[in-house]
Amino acid sequence: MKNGRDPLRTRSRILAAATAEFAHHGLGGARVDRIARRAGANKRMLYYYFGSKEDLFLAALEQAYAHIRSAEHELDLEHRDPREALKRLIEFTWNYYLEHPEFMTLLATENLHKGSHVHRSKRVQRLHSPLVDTLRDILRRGEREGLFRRGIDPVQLYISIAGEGYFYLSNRYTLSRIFDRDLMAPRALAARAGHIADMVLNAVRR
Amino acid sequence: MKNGRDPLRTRSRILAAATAEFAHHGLGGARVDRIARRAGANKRMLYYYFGSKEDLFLAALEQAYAHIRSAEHELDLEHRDPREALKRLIEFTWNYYLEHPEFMTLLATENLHKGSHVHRSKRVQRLHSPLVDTLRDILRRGEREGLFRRGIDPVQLYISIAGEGYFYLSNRYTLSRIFDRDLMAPRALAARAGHIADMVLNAVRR
Amino acid sequence: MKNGRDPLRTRSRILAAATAEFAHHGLGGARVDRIARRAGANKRMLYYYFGSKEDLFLAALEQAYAHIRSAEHELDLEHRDPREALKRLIEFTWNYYLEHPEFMTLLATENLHKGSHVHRSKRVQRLHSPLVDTLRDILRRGEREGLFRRGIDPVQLYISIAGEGYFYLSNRYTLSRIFDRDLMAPRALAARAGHIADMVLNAVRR
Amino acid sequence: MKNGRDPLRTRSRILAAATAEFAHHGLGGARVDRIARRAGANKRMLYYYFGSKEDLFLAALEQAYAHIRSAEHELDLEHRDPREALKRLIEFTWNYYLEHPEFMTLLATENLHKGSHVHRSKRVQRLHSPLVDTLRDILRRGEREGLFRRGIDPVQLYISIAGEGYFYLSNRYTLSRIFDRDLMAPRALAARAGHIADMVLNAVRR
DNA sequence: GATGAATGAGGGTTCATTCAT
DNA sequence: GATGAATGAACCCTCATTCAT
Repeated sequence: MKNGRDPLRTRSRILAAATAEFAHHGLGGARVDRIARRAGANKRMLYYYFGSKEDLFLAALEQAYAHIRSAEHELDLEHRDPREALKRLIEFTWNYYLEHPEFMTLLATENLHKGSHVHRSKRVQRLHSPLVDTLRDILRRGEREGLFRRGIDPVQLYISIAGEGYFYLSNRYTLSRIFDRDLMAPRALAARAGHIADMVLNAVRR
Repeated sequence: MKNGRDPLRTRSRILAAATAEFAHHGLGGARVDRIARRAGANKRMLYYYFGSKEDLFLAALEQAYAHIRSAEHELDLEHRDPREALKRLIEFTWNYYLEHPEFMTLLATENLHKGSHVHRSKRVQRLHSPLVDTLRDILRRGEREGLFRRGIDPVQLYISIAGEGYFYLSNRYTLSRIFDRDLMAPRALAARAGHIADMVLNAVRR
Repeated sequence: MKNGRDPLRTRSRILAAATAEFAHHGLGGARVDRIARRAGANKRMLYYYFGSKEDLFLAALEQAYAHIRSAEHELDLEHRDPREALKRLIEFTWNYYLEHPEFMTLLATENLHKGSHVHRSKRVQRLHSPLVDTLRDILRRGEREGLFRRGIDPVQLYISIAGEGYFYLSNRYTLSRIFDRDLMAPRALAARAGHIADMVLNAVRR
Repeated sequence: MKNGRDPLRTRSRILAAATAEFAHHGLGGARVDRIARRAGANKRMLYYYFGSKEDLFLAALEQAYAHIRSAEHELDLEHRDPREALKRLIEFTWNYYLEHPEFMTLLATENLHKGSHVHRSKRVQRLHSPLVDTLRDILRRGEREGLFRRGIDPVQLYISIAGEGYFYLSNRYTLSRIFDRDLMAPRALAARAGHIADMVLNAVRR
């Protein structure tokens, strides 16, 4: 019966294969042939479903965003005390990057291309994180309770939390070489996780 | 008289052109023809001086590292009081990324390629930052003076300082889209600079 | 309707064109563009079917071997008297070289490359001539009938028969120059054919 | 003092390097850079002394011919008895090919190029072998003494003697593969030498 | 929906050769 | 006589994409 005749599965297999390929090789380095082969599909199908290599890249990126947004959504930060909620977000963010390196690669690739794909995506914009609202709320509650400093911008803070992990993980190859340390050793990873939590929680305290 | 007969200048023009091209297009997207044209040189010269496109990329990367290392060296942090020294480093790092976006792009590209070029570079290893020693000294002095918390790893701190700026700037295209803000507006840049200083200085205080 | 949509014919046209090109220009001198043009095919197809220029060369070589082996097979030497069989083989070999100069050129080219292509070909090995068995049988029967000398190695004899023609024909350009004779004149060719038969048949007689 | 300033030695070093390079890689595969490097000379010198790569090839070929002709000359076949003289020539020819594989390669290369270089060489023609005369004399003496058959053409015989060794040695890579024998093993070489002598001497006997 | 065959525009790289000193 | 730097024309190969079935 072969692979065919299940359009949805074919489409989704192509998308998964594309995500892996783009994550490993970037946009320019990705090979359409390889994606098709990995997906067990014909190359033509890729164009049938997605139009072009670039559109396929956008689809992969959109799916990646949707995935992290949905995971964040399940964190349920609204009903926890401010410090606990912040800590939870910090840990989640670190772990997400750690477990989804392909997400970082897609981001890096897209930004190397000056965001030209997300630029024309309406979906990415719609996914716009309600997390900022949640974070704003956490900060406000923390301020009120006298735990946090005043005047912290939730967007800036979110970028800081992400940046602490992203830079370490996405640039691990050059950093490992420069600092002559294996940044991915279990002990090193635990140390970084601890450092990030220390940094952010100390930084916001009053 | 044409371009020729000044080997050092020819070589350096090629390297400059390559840096620009790699920064704008990544490794895969860079075009050897374009580099040669921009350098006002013959395509063959590129191979004469650098051997291959990849070796040329490595040369550009090495030069970029040498440049930031040398700029850091001139900061003269050793003779300043701990808080002042730290602040100076934070500002320098932010400004360096801001003024040398090509450095970030080269880094991102190299890491997309799993550090395969720095991996075989002895020069990059030799450039290994004495900054870490300086930072360690700053932290120690701050501890002794009762200004800073104990137990902060200088490498982790350096990565934090860098990461705060790097993530914001290198991922500005996707972040601008997601948060629907122009992250490169002068006011936004100033705000980020302030935020980073606040974060780091607050994070290390006792 | 263009050329397309007959994969077998396309493949075989490419192989024929490649054989001609390699025969005329050697491996290094052969031009992929020219092969494609002669085959009335797109250059890309050559890689689609054969992988690389070198693999294409090997395919051409294998086909050439298959062809001579199959022609030898049809000689039906087993049921003839020893002298007649030997004479027939001598004539066949000379005529084959004469009529298939491309075979000699392919051989010379391959040996100039130290046999690196046949080295990795399993097919060539499988084609291993059953002719040697036939020749051994002819020699044995000739011995028994008191016609031939004892102790002649069929492989050595086969190489002698081939060498007598090959050297004359494959080196005809330099030989013609050195001896100041047109070695390809009909009369010269006939003389050589006669000489070879005389040589070999006299050499084996008792 | 470097290499320079001894024109004759420079020229001769280039020629030696070229012979080795052409012998190993053929005309198309030979690299001008490699020849210059091997000769310890500047690439420009090669053009200064020889004009072009092709002219250099011709010079190498001419030198190779001059060398074998001069070696043949020293055989002193004129004053030996016919059988002995013939045997001596057979052995010499085999050994010369065996010890000067580069000569065979140059020949093969030149013939692959349809003799276009010797074609315009006056020197090669002048080197025209007096060996043919010697061989004619040997045959005549052998006939008179009742040892040899009548009507053997010395040129044809010379080509036979050469061909018996040349085909075996120059095509040793493909032959080894086809017959699944190591044709260059000492024992195999000795066997071939014996076979050739047997063949030729038996072939000419009355 | 799905397939294998076909396309043409470059991609990086190499080459023999020549120029300026 | 000798050198390193420079040239431009190709060369092999690859790629995203589309056609015919």
